[in-house]
Amino acid sequence: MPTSHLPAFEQIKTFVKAQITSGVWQSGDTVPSESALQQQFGVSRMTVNRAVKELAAEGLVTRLRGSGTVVAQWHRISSMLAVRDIHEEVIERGHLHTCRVLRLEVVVADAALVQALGVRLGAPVFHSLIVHMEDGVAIQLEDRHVNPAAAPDYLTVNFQTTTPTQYLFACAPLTEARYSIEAALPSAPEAKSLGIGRSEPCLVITRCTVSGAHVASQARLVYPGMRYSLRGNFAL
Amino acid sequence: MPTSHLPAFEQIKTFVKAQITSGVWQSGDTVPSESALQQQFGVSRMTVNRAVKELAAEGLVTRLRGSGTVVAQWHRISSMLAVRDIHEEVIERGHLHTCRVLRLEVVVADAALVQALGVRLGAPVFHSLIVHMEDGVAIQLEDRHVNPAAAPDYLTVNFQTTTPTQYLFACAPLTEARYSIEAALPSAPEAKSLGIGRSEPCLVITRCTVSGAHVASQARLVYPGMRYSLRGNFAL
DNA sequence: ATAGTGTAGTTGTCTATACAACTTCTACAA
DNA sequence: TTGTAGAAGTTGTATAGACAACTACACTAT
Repeated sequence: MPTSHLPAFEQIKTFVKAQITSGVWQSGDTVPSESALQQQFGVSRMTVNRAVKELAAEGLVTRLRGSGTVVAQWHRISSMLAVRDIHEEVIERGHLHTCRVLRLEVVVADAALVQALGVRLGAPVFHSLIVHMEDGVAIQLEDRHVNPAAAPDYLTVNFQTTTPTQYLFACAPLTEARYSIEAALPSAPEAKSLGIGRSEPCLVITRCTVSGAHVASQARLVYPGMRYSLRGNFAL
Repeated sequence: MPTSHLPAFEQIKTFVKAQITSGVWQSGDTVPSESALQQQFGVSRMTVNRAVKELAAEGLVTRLRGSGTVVAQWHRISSMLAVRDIHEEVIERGHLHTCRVLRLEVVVADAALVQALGVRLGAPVFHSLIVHMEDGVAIQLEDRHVNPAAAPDYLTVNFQTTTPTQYLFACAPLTEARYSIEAALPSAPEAKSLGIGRSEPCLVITRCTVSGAHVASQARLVYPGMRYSLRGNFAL
């Protein structure tokens, strides 16, 4: 990729993105000021301004006039499907979030995991199965497989105080994600874990997150159809 | 709203948006060049450039260097859930799109429609029920209620050649939309229309579109869970 | 008729500068 | 200790000008 032929503002964007995705600049860290970047790249301030302004529009950084620029807390998928933490989501609605860890273990990669995570057949893979509850009612079953290369200490995390999403964000900065949304019936164990009937339709979000060179994790999120819906709004 | 205190580039954006949402400039129409807008508003070209560039980023207009700026064909909801036409979507996959019009009629507004469309109780409302098929297999049931104020000739349209989405876009420019995605079981008639079992979960998208002062239409789109999924991707 | 050339028009990028609006911190005074 | 004033630093907006890259179109030579 001939970055040298890219416009200057694109090169600056690429540089900042690289610092974020590589983990050098973490969430909450301050980004160099426009005048600092201006000197570093030898361009005018307007060019730096454009680069950082566009990154802010993309949601990667947050800017505050008079204060500075910081790396944003959560990166977003599109502008609708934010990769958000279920804990924050529930808290935001003013409710109580609790969870029950059903499984936290090492499993051996089968063909499907080889495909999804890019590990070798038979390699160890971390697996967690957690039910998230809002005011005591199950609203999400999180079935997650994690690549040990991306989060070696995953099994030692206390998921009563930290959600997998929070932990993975901290130790494996998100660079790419793929997801699909579909309607499906829960399997027997899924229905039991969520406390619903087997014939109650569920919204299933499958998400695969990439961090740098690794596929960090694959999550299957099952929401009872009667208790959850994705909403969106669009003006002009 | 004191538009006179807004930044110049915002005023220009507002002006262009107003021309589009009011229907003065339709899809495909050319937008005045930067130099024309520059003279009209008495600002520098950089200011006009910023305004139009941001509109292009929002998907309202399409720009082509050397050629000009035109009003975009489809406006988008976020960047993921485009308000797209099912016809185009199927064609894009290289398949054949056909449809069957089950109902095309006038109904009397009940309480739910009063709430959704903002019409008076008992007022006439257009109703269409169409099954869309991809290579002969039903993939979407479109149950739509249309506000006569927004599309007076809705009942005379030949929906074998024009989809409701296409027609409504043309005669009632989109200014706002609300939608929700959920999983549900189809009702008995819905299951029959789609040719699926009553216990097969479906993805249900409910969308309410606003055009100017009117709520133009409310659509309930039912997709068989086994035949459809929303997919998305996010990089960096 | 066809191919090539040139020109006008349009958008993309960049510079150097200026001022406004806001935050943060320090210094000073009450 | 508290409050105020001010300075320094940062982002937001806007200008006037310049050149590059590209398109569309008219014109010319073949």
